[in-house]
Amino acid sequence: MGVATPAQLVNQYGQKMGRKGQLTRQRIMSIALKMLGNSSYKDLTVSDLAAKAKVSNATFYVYFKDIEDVLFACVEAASLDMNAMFDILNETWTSENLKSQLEKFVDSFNTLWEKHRVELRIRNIEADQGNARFLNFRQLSTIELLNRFGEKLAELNPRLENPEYISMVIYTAMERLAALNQMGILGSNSISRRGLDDAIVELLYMALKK
Amino acid sequence: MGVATPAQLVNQYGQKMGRKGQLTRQRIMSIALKMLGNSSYKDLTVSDLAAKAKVSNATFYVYFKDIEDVLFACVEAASLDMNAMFDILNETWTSENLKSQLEKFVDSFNTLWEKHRVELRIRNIEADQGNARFLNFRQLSTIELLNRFGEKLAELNPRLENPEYISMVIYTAMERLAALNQMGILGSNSISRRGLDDAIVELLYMALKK
Amino acid sequence: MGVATPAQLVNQYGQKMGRKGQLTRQRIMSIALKMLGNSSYKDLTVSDLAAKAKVSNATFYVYFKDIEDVLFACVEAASLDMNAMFDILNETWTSENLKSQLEKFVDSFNTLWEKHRVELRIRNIEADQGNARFLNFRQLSTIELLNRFGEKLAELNPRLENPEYISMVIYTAMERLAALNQMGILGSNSISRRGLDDAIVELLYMALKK
Amino acid sequence: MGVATPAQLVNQYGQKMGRKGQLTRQRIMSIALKMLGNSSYKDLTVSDLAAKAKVSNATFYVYFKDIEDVLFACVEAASLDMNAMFDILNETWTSENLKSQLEKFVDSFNTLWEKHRVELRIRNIEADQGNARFLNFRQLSTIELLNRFGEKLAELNPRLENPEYISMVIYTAMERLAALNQMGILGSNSISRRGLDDAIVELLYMALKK
DNA sequence: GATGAATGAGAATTCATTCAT
DNA sequence: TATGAATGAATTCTCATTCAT
Repeated sequence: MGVATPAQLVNQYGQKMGRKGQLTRQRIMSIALKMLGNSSYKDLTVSDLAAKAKVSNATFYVYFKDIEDVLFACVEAASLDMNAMFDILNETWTSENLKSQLEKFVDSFNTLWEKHRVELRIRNIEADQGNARFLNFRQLSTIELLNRFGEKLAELNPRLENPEYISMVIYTAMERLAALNQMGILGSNSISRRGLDDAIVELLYMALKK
Repeated sequence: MGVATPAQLVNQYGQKMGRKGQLTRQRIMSIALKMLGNSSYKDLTVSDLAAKAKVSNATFYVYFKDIEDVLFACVEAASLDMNAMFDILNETWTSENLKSQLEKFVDSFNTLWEKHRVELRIRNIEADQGNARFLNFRQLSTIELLNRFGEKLAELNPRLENPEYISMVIYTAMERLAALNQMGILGSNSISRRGLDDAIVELLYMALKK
Repeated sequence: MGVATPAQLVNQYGQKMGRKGQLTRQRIMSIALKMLGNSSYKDLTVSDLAAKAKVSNATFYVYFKDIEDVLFACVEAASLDMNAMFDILNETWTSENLKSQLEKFVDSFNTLWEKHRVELRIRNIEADQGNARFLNFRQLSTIELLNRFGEKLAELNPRLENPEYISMVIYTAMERLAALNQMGILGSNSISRRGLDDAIVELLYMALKK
Repeated sequence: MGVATPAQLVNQYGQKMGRKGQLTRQRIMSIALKMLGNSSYKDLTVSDLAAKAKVSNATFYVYFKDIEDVLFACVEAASLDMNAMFDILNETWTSENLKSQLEKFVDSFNTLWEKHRVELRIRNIEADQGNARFLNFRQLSTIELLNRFGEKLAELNPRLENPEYISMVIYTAMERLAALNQMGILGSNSISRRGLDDAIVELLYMALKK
């Protein structure tokens, strides 16, 4: 379920990594995320990152092949967390708690996106630009959840004609709105996040209620 | 209505452009689009573009300030076409033709995106990364259409609680799916474009029917 | 006859080279040769060469792909001169002037090697290490002369059993001794250049005289 | 006679080497030779060699000062074998067995070169580029053999005017042809190794026969 | 209107080498 | 005996950009 982060045991030169090495690798990753939180993605250079992580350029290359490599490692790590969404879908949904479960689903999704906004933005930008590694990874990390979501819709309203497509449309909207939200775009014109979430819940509710 | 492309009459040196100059400028723009169709966005450099457009680097700077400048010019030009969406919203929608109008709306949107896939992808990537010029331009080119769409929904079902939010959710899904579609992502796992469009129409139909 | 240097008309970016550009290219080449005259081959770096030629690193890359590229250009240019050897072979050799013609042949060869010692050393080092471009070029520039030399031997002594092999053995010795001579190796132990040349002439004379 | 390889008993830190240490040192040397057999000489780096020899970079420095140091060790080891040439010269050469002895001499030389092609190529490349250590070593390992060969020629044909020069010319050709042969250069244009060896024997025979 | 020529600046990348363990 | 970890110091290479013609 979801995609696991492989334990990284050797560095770029094939050496086994000890405790110290793993810490350094980790430090580089978190500094990278911090840097991407502020400035644009294009500005992230190896020199800059290495400097901010207090290691030499050469050390960077001990642990990563290039900038993309760090980013992918971050994205991989973040993806683990997304598995929490499955738990909600596996709970019991009844016509009584339908609305609140839908709200919970939407809220949890938003929360997770907020937590990993940087990684998920990177993942999408790269995948959208055709980067195969990220594209493939996104595919893998999304498809299971999407399937499970579609099943849930079918189960809740058996008369729904094409639940798997409805699930994808809604999921797409949720993700895109989460992404836009982070960029401070939504807040601009009197559009509230709350209202959008309600609209999603509403659309689903209309589709599922009997 | 929409955003107009200002007729570019002077080059970077403030000189009035004659026929030949405008052709050169135009050629650079179309080569840029062609190049972006294939490879990733990051690979587009001034030197590369100039070479492919068969002009010297120096000539590039006669017509554009930098790469972003060409891209923006392309995006601006593409945006004019999107105005066609208004025409459909301005037609008369009745309960009789509701479904077919919805289908028409979704189809037209997809067609326009297909036509300007490169420009719109660029616009979104840049805006998503926080580029103010593109962000602002996207805002401007989207908001009017979004408002008009929201009004239409309110008009069709006056009991709809938050039509402007519904319109945004649906619009967001439409756009994102159009973008993903271009990347050949959707076709992969037995998910058909047709099915997604139907799902969008279905969601709207459920929300609007009395 | 021999291998011609193609007139280099465009730079690495495909631009036509004007007078000034060609001079710059030429300057880089001659500085490279000067530098190789002194220090070892491995020490020649782009930065170093560019600095000594009073151009920026970037300018180097306008005219050459890399260090090997300059070297090859130098080798190509030098090779033209070697064609003078043909003239001597095309003269009339008789039993009367045989010895003096042999001496002239050997002397001329040495003189040309002395003149282009740097380029020819580079050519051989690269070819010997398996560099295809130089290997191929050496093949091309040697084979014709070798053939002509073999013919001459056959013509002078028709009873000679394998003139083409004799010519190659002698040519090989001549070249190698020329190369060693430049390195100041021969002079060391009471071995004189003169003596070696005489020995070559002597060997040929013994093989050719009736 | 020849140059002996000093038994290397201590490592770079002056510590006496035990069995395990000697094996490691040996392994690094043989991997180095293997690597040089394939790719070009310039590509051999400490990191690469250490990785391929399955030791850490640091371990490399336990046994060698730098890459040149390994190479020299290899060259030294190979050189011992070359002493076999003396044995042939010390046999009795008569006018009856002259031709077959000459053939044996040439053949043995080729065989030895083939066996140590990598080391001898390295030795010559380094020496040719002016590396004093290798230059000096080559001088030492060659001069004795060269002298002995010259004496033999003088002994066989006392009227030969400059036997020591003839010996050097022939030796030079032999070595160079052996080197070229290894590079697969000779085989290319219908030139057979056999023919060249015959030519060398022939030249010597013509010079020695009464 | 167009372009040869040149370059400053900086980013990526690689290597040999050291040292504490 | 062996090696994780780290790095200083080059070096290559590329790009946007300018300017005189």
